[in-house]
Amino acid sequence: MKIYNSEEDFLKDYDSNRYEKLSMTTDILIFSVSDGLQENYRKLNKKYFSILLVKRDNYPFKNKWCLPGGFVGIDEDLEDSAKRILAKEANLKNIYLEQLYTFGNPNRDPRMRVVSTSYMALIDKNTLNQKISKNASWFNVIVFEDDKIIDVTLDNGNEIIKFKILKTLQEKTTDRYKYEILANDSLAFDHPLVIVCGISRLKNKIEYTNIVFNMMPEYFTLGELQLVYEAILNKKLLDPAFRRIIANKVEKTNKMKIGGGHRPAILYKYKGRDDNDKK
Amino acid sequence: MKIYNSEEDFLKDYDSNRYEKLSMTTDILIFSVSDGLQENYRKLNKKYFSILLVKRDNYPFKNKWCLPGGFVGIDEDLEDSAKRILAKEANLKNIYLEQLYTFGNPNRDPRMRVVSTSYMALIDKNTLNQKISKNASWFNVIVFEDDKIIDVTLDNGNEIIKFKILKTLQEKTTDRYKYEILANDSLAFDHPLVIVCGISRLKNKIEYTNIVFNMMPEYFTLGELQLVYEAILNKKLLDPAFRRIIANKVEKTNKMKIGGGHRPAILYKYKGRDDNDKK
DNA sequence: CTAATAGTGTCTATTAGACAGTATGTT
DNA sequence: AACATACTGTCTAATAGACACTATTAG
Repeated sequence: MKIYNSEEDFLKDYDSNRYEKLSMTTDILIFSVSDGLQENYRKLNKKYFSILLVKRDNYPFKNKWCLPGGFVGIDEDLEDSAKRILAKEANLKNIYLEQLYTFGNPNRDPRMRVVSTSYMALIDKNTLNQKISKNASWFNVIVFEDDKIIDVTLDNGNEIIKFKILKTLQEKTTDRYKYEILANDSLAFDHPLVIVCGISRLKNKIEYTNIVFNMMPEYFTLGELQLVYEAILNKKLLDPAFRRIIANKVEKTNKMKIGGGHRPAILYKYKGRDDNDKK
Repeated sequence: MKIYNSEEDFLKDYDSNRYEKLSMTTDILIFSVSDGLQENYRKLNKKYFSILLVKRDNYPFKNKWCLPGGFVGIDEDLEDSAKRILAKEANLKNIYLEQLYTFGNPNRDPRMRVVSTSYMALIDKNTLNQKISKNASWFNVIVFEDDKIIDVTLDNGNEIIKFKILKTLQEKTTDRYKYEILANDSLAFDHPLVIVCGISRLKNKIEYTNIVFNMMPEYFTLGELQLVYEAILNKKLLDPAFRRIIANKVEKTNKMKIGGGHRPAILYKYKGRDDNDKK
């Protein structure tokens, strides 16, 4: 082995191909909230949480749906790569983005070795008026979960995608799960796993952080906010308890939401940091 | 653009070098618990939580300390790569291992573009009798943290390593922080960031999971367990509250710890799943 | 009036925090 | 006896869950 006298000498001589290199991608879970149909002039719209998928028009997995994603440039920061994809796919800038997990199974891409780092983005769908790319579509996410199986249905109004994940406790743990795809017809790559990973993170974080407000419009009623929580957590909440918990995260405005065939609701806004959030 | 009629045709023809490839490594935070010196025959040993570092004997960062890590093989799963390093560096198999975060700054390695996925491993140091590799050493971790600065001191008895991290709120968030290295003399790469990331994850998870028990011996007293919590959380806990919380996670044995110059303590063991954990 | 949501009051149950007290070993 | 930890009892404060009640609108 050759001896070097300085870091510089070493670097000059370094053969960066000593180990065979691989490709990396980033995949992004873009989550938002959609309104369901209004059944009745009095009733509130149901809320779904939803995810943006893209239809592949190329091999591999031609005509299957997948998460927005792309290759990481050789000089590009991982997070920048995620941001670039967000800008391209949905014309989105300056939004909530969080790294989720890195998937590194050697067979996850049929082309070659590709490691993928997934990110989760949260947006208010209403602010991005129609500018999503033409292959993209919003799917409502409906999840049934028990001890062992996670059953996910994605619905964009035209097409329904279903997949099933097997959840087993990891060895040496009582808290962590290993996920395996049991059934998946319509999603490319290992994206069912990525989606499940993101849903689980979102569910967790909504309880102890303020990330929901990234998916809310500037003004909202507490009822609407509660419906969003309920859609994500997939369970009913009690009104007084809910209001107690979020009371110090929001502030009243002097606006009201009227015209619903019932008592008008006060519009609130997020009391995060000062108002520089919205721009 | 060429048209393909099947996935197979496409794959046969695919040029895997369309995007310039990069190298990946895994770095592992191996956490454990160490006993401090006994001040007095009556007193309990202080507990520290500690981390395994390796002294680099090659460029880059020659003679600096770093996390155990290594390049990911072209056909190697990420997690397998972490396990391989654990086996090599500390002769460890079948232990708690959790993916933490993927660091992808393009300049984090002076040699070339290297993306690194970090893992956290938790072990009971006492079960791995002296078999760590010769360049490795356990460092006690002492952390001072306020709103803005995280001040970390690592101490292996011979050498003291210090670094400082600046913590700033990320845009569009009230919950997430961006970390920057303010001072770092002795650690290679961006490893101060990795360490801080791991400490923060460990602190969080110890409160709502059972991961501590991966760092405990089979039998322990509640006092010892409490000291471990206190070392990791960096604060004193109240005895009755602590005992209430962990009561249903542990079970009494008929063994006692005697000889401490004070009332003997009952030895407990982890009541996780059945006894197949330990082997 | 009615259906439907908005919003509040209050009782109860559970959990967390605090402190004081008793127990029991070694030197 | 004295020190140090082990362990428990109990009071209080804070939080979560449950239910019932009042308010207000469009049709």
